[in-house]
This record gives sequence, C-alpha cells and structure tokens, in this order.
Amino acid sequence: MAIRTAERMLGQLRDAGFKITAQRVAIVTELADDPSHPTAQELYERLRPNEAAMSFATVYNTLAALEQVHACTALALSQGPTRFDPKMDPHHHVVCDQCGKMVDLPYSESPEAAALPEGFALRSIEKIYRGVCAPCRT
Amino acid sequence: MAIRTAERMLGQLRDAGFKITAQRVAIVTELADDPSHPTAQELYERLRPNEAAMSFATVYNTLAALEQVHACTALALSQGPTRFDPKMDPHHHVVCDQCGKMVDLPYSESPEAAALPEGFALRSIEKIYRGVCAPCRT
DNA sequence: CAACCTAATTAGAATCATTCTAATTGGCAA
DNA sequence: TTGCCAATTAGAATGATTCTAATTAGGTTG
Ligand SMILES: [Mn+2]
Ligand SMILES: [Mn+2]
Ligand SMILES: [Zn+2]
Ligand SMILES: [Zn+2]
Repeated sequence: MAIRTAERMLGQLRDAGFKITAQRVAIVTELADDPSHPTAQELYERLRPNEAAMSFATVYNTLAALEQVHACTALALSQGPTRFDPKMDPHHHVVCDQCGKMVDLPYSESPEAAALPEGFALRSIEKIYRGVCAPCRT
Repeated sequence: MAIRTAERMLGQLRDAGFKITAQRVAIVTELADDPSHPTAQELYERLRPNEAAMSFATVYNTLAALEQVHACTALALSQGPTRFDPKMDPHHHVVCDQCGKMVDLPYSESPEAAALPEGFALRSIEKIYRGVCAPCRT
C-alpha cells in the first residue's frame, strides 16, 4: 500500500517530466502514506539518518514539485510551518490551535456528523472558499 | 460607526487592564471598520505617515492584545503573513490562492447559497474544525 | 555503454514574518 | 505630583522559506 501510493506519486512526477532521483524517491516514500501532515522539517529529520546527503532545500523543492503535479497539498491553516498532505481526495481537517497538529475528517455534507478525535475541545468551525480572485486571473 | 467600533475595542482593552496609549488608539482606529483583513505590515505602513514614531513591534503587540481580549482575530489561512479581522461575529472567508486576499462570507448553513465575489474562480471548499487537542489540554 | 545536456542537488546566504531584548518613556492610580 | 510598572522603541534574534551559484547525476542519444 505504501509502495503503491509512493509509486503512483513518482509516476505523476515522471509523467510531468520531472527526473526520478534518490532524494525524491526517499521523500515520496516517507510522505506517501503518512496521515500526520508532516512539516518539511519533520520529513528532513526523519530522512537525514538514512540518506547520506540530503539538503533541506531539496525537501522543499520536491514538495513543491509534488504539489505542481497534484500529488500532494501544502496546508497553511494556522501559524507555524506549512504541513504537507498526500491524501488528495477532498476532506476536512481538525486543527489544534496550540500545537498545530492536524487530523483528517471525512468530507460529508452533514454539519455535525463529524467524529472529532477523543478529547478534542472544539472552539469553532470555519469554512474556506479557495480559488483565484478576478484581478489575479489576468 | 468607525468611532463606535473603535471605542468598543478600546473599552475591551481597558476593561482587561491594558493601558490606552496613542499608538493603540491609532492602530485600533485604523483596524476597527476595515473589512480588508489587513496584515501587520499594511497597518504599519498606513499609520507611519501620521504617527510620528510607531514601532513595527508595537503593531504586533497591540494586535496580540486585541486578540487576547477578543476584539480581533488573527487569520492564518494560507501562505503569506497573518491577516487581522476586527469582525467578531462568526462568518466564513473567500481566500485567493494567488494574492492571499480575503473576503467575508455570511455564516449560513446552506452549502452553495454563498454569493462569491464577481469573477472569483472557486477551486475548493474546506471546513476546518479548530480547538485544542487532548495532549495539549494538560 | 560512453558522452552530453540539462535538470536536480548542495551549502550557505538572503529574504520574509515574527518575536525577543534591554533601555527608555509614559499611563494612570494613589 | 509622584512613582510604579506596563508599553514603546530600535535593533537583534529566531524561524520558515526561497534564492544562488557551483557541482552532480538522470536519462537520452549515438
Ligand atoms: Mn489531510
Ligand atoms: Mn472576516
Ligand atoms: Zn495540540
Ligand atoms: Zn488574488
């Protein structure tokens, strides 16, 4: 499963003309089935022990490439570093104000059917309509 | 109207024991009825010509104080600097991926009744459940 | 299986957003 | 009016991200 997801993501990179490098394989494999929405820093620290040389810039570059080919999403939903999400089907998020951790919630139209994590103290529900504004579409 | 909102916000600061300074009056007056969700930088640049001395740190400090007394909200919904919102009743936001600009949307339960700004190209609708997670509540 | 072209990687500097620091100023309660 | 202590200030420090310029290495071609 981890392998299948990683292979699919690498395929998306390849199909878009990106080269498959050892660093990209490592990063994609690390991210592929991780539901924790890791930061670039976290991925870097997990990979550093194994991969001999791995630049921090490469982590950012690879994540940007993955975003371009729609193999992952960058989530900036609160202060703190951007988090990266390999889950590409539409879904919602539970976000902790304190530590920034994020948990997936199924996409459903029923307002309060959502099963929040055990012990989570809900403060607000926010809807964000994302896209590109008229002036930016020139 | 602008005066009434500003006075209310200053009252909230005063009631919480914060001192009313010339800088705080200026910042609050600038933010009070601004629907544009300005950044700290934008507020600073608007105020600088008038206020003789106004430190950038003071803008951040004052915005943090306003947040503490629930007179404004800090919104970090995409990359780029945090935006500040003096509108404290629950509402949603339309966010441009490109420039980060934000527009208010009325809080309504009907999913697609929302009147998006003219020419806005909608890409996704996202729901965020905000609060504090169990480990963070110790 | 070379050789080449060019994209990708690298370390470190640069930039941007935000917070901290330590010295000075000034609200406001007594 | 005085004095305490919070607020302000400029600038340094920090954290996140992007840029730069030199080196390395995919992968295509001969
Ligand atoms: Mn997710
Ligand atoms: Mn708003
Ligand atoms: Zn938490
Ligand atoms: Zn825009």
